[in-house]
Amino acid sequence: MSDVPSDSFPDRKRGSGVKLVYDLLRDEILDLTLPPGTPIDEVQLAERFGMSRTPIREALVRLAGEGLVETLPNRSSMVANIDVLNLHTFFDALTLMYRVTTRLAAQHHRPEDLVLIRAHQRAYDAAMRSTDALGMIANNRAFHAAIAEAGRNPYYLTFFLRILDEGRRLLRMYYQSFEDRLPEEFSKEHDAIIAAIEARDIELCDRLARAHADQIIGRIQKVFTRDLRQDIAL
Amino acid sequence: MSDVPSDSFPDRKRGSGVKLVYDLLRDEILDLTLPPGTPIDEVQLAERFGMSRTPIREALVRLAGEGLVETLPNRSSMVANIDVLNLHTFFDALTLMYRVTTRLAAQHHRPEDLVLIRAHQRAYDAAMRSTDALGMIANNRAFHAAIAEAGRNPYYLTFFLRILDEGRRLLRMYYQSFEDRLPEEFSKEHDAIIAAIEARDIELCDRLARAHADQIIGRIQKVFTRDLRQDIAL
DNA sequence: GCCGCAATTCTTGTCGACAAATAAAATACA
DNA sequence: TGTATTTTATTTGTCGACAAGAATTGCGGC
Repeated sequence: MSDVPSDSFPDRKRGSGVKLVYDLLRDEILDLTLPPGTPIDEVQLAERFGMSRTPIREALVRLAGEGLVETLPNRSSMVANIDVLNLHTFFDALTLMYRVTTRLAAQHHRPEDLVLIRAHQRAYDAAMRSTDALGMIANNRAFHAAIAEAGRNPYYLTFFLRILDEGRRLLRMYYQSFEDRLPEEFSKEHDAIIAAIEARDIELCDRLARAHADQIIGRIQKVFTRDLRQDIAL
Repeated sequence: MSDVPSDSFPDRKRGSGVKLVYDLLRDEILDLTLPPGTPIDEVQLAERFGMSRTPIREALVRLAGEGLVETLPNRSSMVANIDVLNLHTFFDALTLMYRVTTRLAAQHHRPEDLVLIRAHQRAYDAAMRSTDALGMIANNRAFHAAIAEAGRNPYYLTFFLRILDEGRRLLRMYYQSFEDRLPEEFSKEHDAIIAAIEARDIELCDRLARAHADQIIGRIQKVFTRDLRQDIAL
């Protein structure tokens, strides 16, 4: 409340308010700036963004539609919780989508797709070298999203993006637990996947995607079981 | 405009307006009562439901989030079109979800799940015998949704429901083209799937689900290619 | 008669305000 | 002192109104 909120977002164009709030809130949720369970007050947001409650509300409705915000009738909404007990169902879906999108990319990719995919992988690698966890997460998502785009199935793409975003929160937790120091395996696996896509080797893509998923899932699970054991031990 | 719209929806409880509009609009879109491309006027809907534009707007935002309504900035929204050119990607996703959910149902189902699944299949069969196309579509959806629920993966369930709803519009077209006279194969295939789930035979479930998908897809494709040929011929 | 520009109408995006529903606080009572 | 009840306060759901932008109509020029 110390700064002047209305000056932070000067005269925006008509129709841009919702997108502004939506994008920012979404990022803050996925980066854990707003941890799960954080209550969301509409008036507070309205003051912060210097606009009426109406566009805020619309942004919240959209976020609720994506499952990032949970809303109880007549009561304050809050940032959606991460269902730790059902994590295995998430991992199952993640693995399947890794495999399917990578297979399809091997089948349907065009040369310009590979340029994009490689660019994201380079950015990922650079972020890794400078231990920039947020950059790694963003570029990892962009990398796999680009692969899914190359597969040219909008249904898989939409679903995969949703899974990846949900995973962004888990990855953030994972990286936090390692204090942003990270293994290099992921980057090498990315390179192998790119090569397999370029070679149009569908079966190899499948195996690599599955291994990549196993790699990530195994590490994340270790974090959560460790946390769980600590909770029980005390 | 002949009846009295404000009397059709008498004093509803606070918070029920959005759901009312959302459910009804959704049904009308999926049943093709509102064909793809139909423009949606907010004031008109507000008058029809006897409420302000605010809840209408929220319902539209949610429908847009599900891809059932397309909205252009500062311009009237409209019922989403069906992308006939990318139908094969839809069929691909549908087949995969049929297989995955049926496999998972074989693994994780409990006795009470089968009761529900059987009930929906009986209702489907009854609707078929009385050539009630809308009833068939609704119960077909409920049947497969119940299988997905028995698989106990909320991510697959959400995605599958979305695919099934998108398919509801295609099925409606299909049934319309056959003037609501329908083949009995679907019902028999449903019975076989139930038996395989109960026997917990994962591989059989996979084969049956794939065959079921092929069956439906083949028939729908025939309708669309036939329409296409007519368009070209004239 | 046709095309380009201006005025108007029409629809959406945003606003401020009010009322219902719930949560919190204060009070009364055993 | 603890509990039930009333009162207050906070927060959401809905409303009517206004303004910006787009579509349409009307007008004038060629």
